[in-house]
Amino acid sequence: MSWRKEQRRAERGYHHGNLKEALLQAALGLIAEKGAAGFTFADAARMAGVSAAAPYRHFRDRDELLSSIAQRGFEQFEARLTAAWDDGRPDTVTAFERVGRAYLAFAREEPAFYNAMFESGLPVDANPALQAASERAFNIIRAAAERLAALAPPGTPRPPAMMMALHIWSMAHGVASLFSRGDAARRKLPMSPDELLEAEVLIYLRGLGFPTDRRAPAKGAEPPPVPPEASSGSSVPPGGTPGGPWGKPK
Amino acid sequence: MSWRKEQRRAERGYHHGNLKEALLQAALGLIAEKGAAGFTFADAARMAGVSAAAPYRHFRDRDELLSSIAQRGFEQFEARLTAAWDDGRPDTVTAFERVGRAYLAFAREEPAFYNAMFESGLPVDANPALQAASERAFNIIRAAAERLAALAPPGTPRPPAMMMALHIWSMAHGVASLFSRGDAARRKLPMSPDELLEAEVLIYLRGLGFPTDRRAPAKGAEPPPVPPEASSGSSVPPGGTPGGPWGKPK
DNA sequence: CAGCTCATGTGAACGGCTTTTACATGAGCC
DNA sequence: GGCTCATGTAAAAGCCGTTCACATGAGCTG
Repeated sequence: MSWRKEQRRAERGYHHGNLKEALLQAALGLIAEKGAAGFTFADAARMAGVSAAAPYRHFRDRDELLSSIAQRGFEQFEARLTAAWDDGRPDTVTAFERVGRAYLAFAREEPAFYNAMFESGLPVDANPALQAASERAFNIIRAAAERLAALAPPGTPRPPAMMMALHIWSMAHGVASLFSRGDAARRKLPMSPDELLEAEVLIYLRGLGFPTDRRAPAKGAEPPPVPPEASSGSSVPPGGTPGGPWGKPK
Repeated sequence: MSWRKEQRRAERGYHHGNLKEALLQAALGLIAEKGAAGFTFADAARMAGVSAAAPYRHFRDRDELLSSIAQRGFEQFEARLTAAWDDGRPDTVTAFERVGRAYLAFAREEPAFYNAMFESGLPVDANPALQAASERAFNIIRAAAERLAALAPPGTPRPPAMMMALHIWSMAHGVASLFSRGDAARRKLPMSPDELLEAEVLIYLRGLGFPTDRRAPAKGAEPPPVPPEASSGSSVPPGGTPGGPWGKPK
C-alpha cells in the first residue's frame, strides 16, 4: 500500500508512514531505560528520525503518549492475567497463585508498561478509557476471587469476594513495587519476590479457612475438591502442612 | 543572631538567612500540590523570593533537594511508626495494627513526603544515607514482627519474623499505593483503606495461627470490630469469629 | 572601627524541552 | 495531471536546569 518507502529505509521520505507506532515503540524503550519521568518527547521523535514537532500530529501532548502506553500496558496486563488464570485450571488455588506470579512477572518483564501504568503519576481516573482498561485488568483478579470465595469450606463464613480481590491486589502490588523492580529489588531478601508473594497469599488464604495444600484434580470440574481429610474440625490444624506455606529459608 | 532581616521581611535583604529551610518547605508544598514530577527547582526558588541560581548554594542539584526531603520523610515515618508501635502496648496484636494504620495515615497526611520517598523515582540505594533511613523505618516493622513471631502458639511452627515483616510491609504499601492516595483513592471501595488493611492483616495473622481476637482495650479506646464472644479454643475455629475479621460490608 | 574574607545571592547565558504556528511535501483520489 | 489533506518541517516563544563571573554583606581580625 503505502509502506514501500518505509520498508526501504526507516527514516527516508518526507512522510514516515508509521510514525505513531514508531513513537510508541521508541517511548517504550526510553521509559524502560530511564523511567517515565526521564522520558522525553523530543527524544522519541529523534529516535524515530523525525522533527520535534512531528509527534504532535499523533498525540495531543506528551501526556497523551504516556496514556496510550499505559492503556496498552493495561491491555497486555489483562491478557497475561487472563492467561494465567486460565479459568481456574487445574484447580482454583493453583490458578490463583499463577495469577500472582503473572503479576510479578509483568512488573519484572515489562518495566516500561508497569512504570507508565503505576509510577508515572498519570491521573488514571481522569482518563475514562484508561480507567476502564485498569478496571478490566482488576476484574480478572476479582473474578478469580469470586471463584475462590465460592470454595469456602462449609461452616466457614464466606468472605466477600471483592474484599479478597482487593487484598490480593494490594499484596501483589506491594511486593511488586517494593521488591520486584528497580533499585529496591536489590534489597537483600530471605526469599525471592515470587516466593514471598506466594507465601503471603497462602497464609492469607489459610487465614480465611481455605485448604492450601495443593492437590491435583486431574480433570474434575472445580467444585468437589474440598479435601477428603477435612474432617478433623479445624481447617488450620496446628502443625498441619509442616513448616508452613513458606519453604525453609535457605 | 543573624535573622533580624529575615524576621522583618522574608524576602528583604540580599541574604535570605534561612534559605535552605525555606526551599525545603517550599518544595514540600509544591510536591504535595503537583507531585514530585511536577515540582520545579525554579518554582521553589521563586517561592522563597530568591533567584533561580540561589538554590545551588545549598543543593548540588534538584535531585539532592528531593533526596533531602525523602530523607526527612523517612525520619518522620520512622518516628510515627515508633510511636504507633509503642513497644507493643497494650498488646502485641493491637499495637501491630496501630502500626498499619500509622503507615496509611502517613501516606494520607504527608503526601509530599510519601511521594518523595516512594514515588519520585529516586534511586534510593544510590544514596547510603537515604537507604539507611529507609532501613531504620523498616526495622520498626521488623521489630514488631519479631515480637509477634515470638507469640506463636505452641504447636504452631514459628514463622520467620523477617518474612512476616516483609509481608506486612507489602500489604501496607500496596494498600497505601493503590487506595489511600491521590486519584486511585477515589476508586469506590466496599470499605475504607484502613479497614481494608486491618482485615487483611488480621486474616494473615490468622493464617499463621495467631489468635486475633483483640483482648480488652483498657477503656473503649479501640472500637473493637470483633464482638467479644470468640473464645472457643482453636485459633481458627470453623465458624469461629462469625463474620470473620472483616466487618459487614455496609 | 577599618578592612578582609567567604558564604550566600544575582544576572546573564547555554542548551534542552514542550508546544504553537506558518509553511512544505507528497500520497491518494478524481 | 491536478487537488487536497494528512503528515512532516523550521522557527520561535517560554520554561527549566545548570554554570559562571560578579555583587553583597555578616562576622572575624586587628
